[in-house]
Amino acid sequence: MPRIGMEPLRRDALVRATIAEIAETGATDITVARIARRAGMSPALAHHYFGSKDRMLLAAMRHVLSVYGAEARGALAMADGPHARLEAIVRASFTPSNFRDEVVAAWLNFYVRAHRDAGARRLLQVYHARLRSNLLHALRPLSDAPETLAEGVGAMIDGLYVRQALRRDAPDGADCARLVLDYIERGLA
Amino acid sequence: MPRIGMEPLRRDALVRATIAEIAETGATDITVARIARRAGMSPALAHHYFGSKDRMLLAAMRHVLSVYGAEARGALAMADGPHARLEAIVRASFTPSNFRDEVVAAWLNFYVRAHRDAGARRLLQVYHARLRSNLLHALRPLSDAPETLAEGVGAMIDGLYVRQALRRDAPDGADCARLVLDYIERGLA
DNA sequence: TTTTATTGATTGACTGATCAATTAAGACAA
DNA sequence: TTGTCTTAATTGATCAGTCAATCAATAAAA
Repeated sequence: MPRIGMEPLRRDALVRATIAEIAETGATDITVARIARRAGMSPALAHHYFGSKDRMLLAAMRHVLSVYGAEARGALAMADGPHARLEAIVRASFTPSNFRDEVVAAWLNFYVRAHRDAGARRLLQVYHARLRSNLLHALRPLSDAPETLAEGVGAMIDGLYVRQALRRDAPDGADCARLVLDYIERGLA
Repeated sequence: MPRIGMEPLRRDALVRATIAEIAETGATDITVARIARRAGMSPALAHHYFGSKDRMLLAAMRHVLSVYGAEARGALAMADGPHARLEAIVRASFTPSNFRDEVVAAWLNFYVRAHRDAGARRLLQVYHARLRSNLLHALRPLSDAPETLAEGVGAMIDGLYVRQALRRDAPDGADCARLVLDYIERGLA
């Protein structure tokens, strides 16, 4: 019983199912059939809308990245002064919507994919560049070595994500944000 | 033309081939056939010595971890005083033998495996615990918040590994070690 | 009737693993 | 020394299963 206008709904459902499936099954054993079943449709329909498994995974990555970007942009818009901007950037990485088991697992697998998939690598490089640019902009008026500090902050955030990916207990974004902000404060002194 | 006493040689060749294959092909597309071909033997022989693909990957992980552990122990034995111990621990993570493309790619994939493979997870937890213990031992006489600092250092090291895994240029361990040591210095002040 | 949504069935390619069979080295006895 | 037996090394052939992708067919909306 096909209803028209299903394409955006189906695509969205598939993207969400892909992320959930990465978290639950892992990127190694991920299959189109499982994603499609989770999204409530046949594997053939998933191929119909996305063309290939790779494009589905890339769409999931784009989704995660765009959610993060929107949240970061929103927080930055409200921030007044360099200190507040730094806090906004760091906290955006650890909000409940970004620092969730599902999303964290997805990130880790995107890094693995980026190793050979040029599309995934480009997306991650965009994320790196934007994070770095945001950090530098806020750090320049405060630090005498903004590049070093930005590099360290970026690495620490990624490391906290990776480590969270194999923790059993619930993520504590507040703790992580505090750790990074503490590093920044000491780096500024 | 079977020569006897081949087992240790074959196992070693397979472990090395596994690591090289992870780096070149990626953990998603890794196959026993490719590993065996790279190690100069038939897939059946690889199964004969390791029993299963999982056990081969686990052996590769153990190898990487043991090389790192040996290097860290050696450096620690020569270190005099807490400051030197910290430097030894950090530098061990970024020596050319550990901070190589191959090994870095392997690490990233071990983190992915640990998501579902209890054996891999246990090995990583052992690594985490040992790194943390080493750092705490050296930090306690120097810092008033050794736990926080140890957590941050561990995360930053992991993050630098993950980021190195998708860089195109050659790794610069010296730069990375300097970044982490700079973080520690500032954290102590 | 044209277009969109949807799927069952199928294909072709691969994969991990198994096993029987082959080769040679070392041990031991005649 | 020679011949036999055991054991380790090694592989080709093969199996059973899985997966991404394709396609023809169906059903409903416009």
